[in-house]
Formats: sequence, structure tokens, C-alpha cells
Amino acid sequence: MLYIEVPAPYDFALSSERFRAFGRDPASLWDDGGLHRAIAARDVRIEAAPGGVRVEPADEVVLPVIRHLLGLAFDLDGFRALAGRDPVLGPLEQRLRGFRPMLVPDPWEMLVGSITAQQVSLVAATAVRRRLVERFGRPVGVAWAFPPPEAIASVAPDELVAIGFSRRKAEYVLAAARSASSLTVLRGLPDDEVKERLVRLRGIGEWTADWFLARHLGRARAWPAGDLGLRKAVAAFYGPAADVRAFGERFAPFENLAAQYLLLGLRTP
DNA sequence: TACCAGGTAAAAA
DNA sequence: TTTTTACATGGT
Repeated sequence: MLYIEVPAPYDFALSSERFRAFGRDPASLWDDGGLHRAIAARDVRIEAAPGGVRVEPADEVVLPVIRHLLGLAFDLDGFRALAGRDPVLGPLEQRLRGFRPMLVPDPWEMLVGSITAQQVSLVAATAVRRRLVERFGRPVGVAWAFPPPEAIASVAPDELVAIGFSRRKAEYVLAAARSASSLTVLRGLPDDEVKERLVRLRGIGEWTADWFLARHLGRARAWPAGDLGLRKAVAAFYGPAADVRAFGERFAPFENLAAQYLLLGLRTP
């Protein structure tokens, strides 16, 4: 067992909201007040503790993953200062005080998750992803290990169609499985180059690349301007914006946190 | 029933 | 070059 300190203010329940909002996700499983993930073949539980979280079990393999998951690199102090100068974001930040967005620790899992979410509702996407995990992944305690790319690469497209992927998305996932080993190097590249490389992959457009920057790499400047939910949130909080991409500049250099606060703000009235 | 939901690539104009 | 279309699921 290990205790990880998270800069105050921190609200674990609020920060993990997205793992409960759209249905059960076996790879990031909410169970009895704690979040479970399979890491290195172990069922790791993360739960709220005074001033941070408790992690069990914890070792040198688990800890970096958890630190990534918790979004510890986000500069919430800087974001709060920016929000305080914005008449809309300020009150929203106060209402969601303690929200530190959690990240998807694995680039392959992030990409597959985004592909499932293209065009369809997040509830529908979660249902399809759940079938993928329970069909090709592996149970590890109460959580499931997300199926590794090797487990998917050799699957027939028909098998993916059978669990709810469109034929087109089945091709995208198979292509991603074959490119998965090249995803880890993206970590060291600037935002623009990450996007440039990702959109070269079949099935990865600007929207998917933006969310990869935002929810896997946790890049401060990521701003998924094409996202329907974000467009609705911007319109709801600020009024219709002709150019949502340009609108993000008012949140610089904290576009990512602004986007996640706006989206969470729209979900939790 | 029909329509919309955190898009993308390919066909058609 | 720009616009239109097909796609699969879950909720309303």
C-alpha cells in the first residue's frame, strides 16, 4: 500500500467522474468507491485519502502509471489564476474545485477508445469498448487488462464487427494495432508533430489526435476544437462561437484544462 | 419510428 | 476543390 500526495485542492470523486458517467468500463473500473486498473498483471485499486490517494498494491512498475493516470503534471494553480480572470470560467472552476482530469496511461488504449467514440455517443462507445475488453482482454481481479495490440492484430475484421464496430472502424483498430509500437515515441515530440504523425494513420483525424494530446499526453495546450461536446459546452457557457478553434486562445496556455472543465461543467449542472 | 451522438475516409459533384 | 454519403450502437 502506498499513499500518493496530490496538490490541494483535490476531489478524487469529481476527478474520476468520467469513469462512471457513460457506463461500466472494465479497463478503468469503478468499484465500491475506488478505481481499479490492471497494471503489470495486478489489480491495482486507487481510492481517495486525506490530501491525496491510496494505491494498493504499489511498486516501481505501478507508480509511474498511477502518477500519469492522476494527471499530476497539470498546472492547476496556473489554471485557477487564469480562470479567476474570466467571468465564465471563474465561477465554473469554483463549482468544480478540486477537479484534476485523469489521463489514459496507455497510448494504444487511448487510440482504440477514441476510435470507438468517433461519431457515436459516449454511452454507445463505452458499450462497444466493454465488449472488446471482455472478449479479447483478460480479467485481473475485479478489473480487466485492456487487450494488448498483439491480441488484436491477428483478429478477423468480422470478429470486431460482431461486437459492434463498423467495418470501417474495425480496419482502423487493426491498423492501429500494427502501429502500436510506434506510439510511445510520440511522448517526446512537440504537439504539432504528434498530430502530424497521428493523422497519417488510417482512421485518425484531427479530432482523435487532439484528444490523444489532451487525455493521453496531458498537453496543456491541447484543444479538441472539433469535438461536438466541447462545441456545445462553449456555446452553453459563452454563446455560439463561429470559430471554436480560435476561441480556445482565450484560455492559453491552459486550453486542455479549460476544455475538460467546460465539458465536465456541462455534464454536471 | 426516426434521429442524434465527443468523426473519418471515400465517392460524387 | 468542395460537398455528400456510409457507417453501427444505444438512448430518447
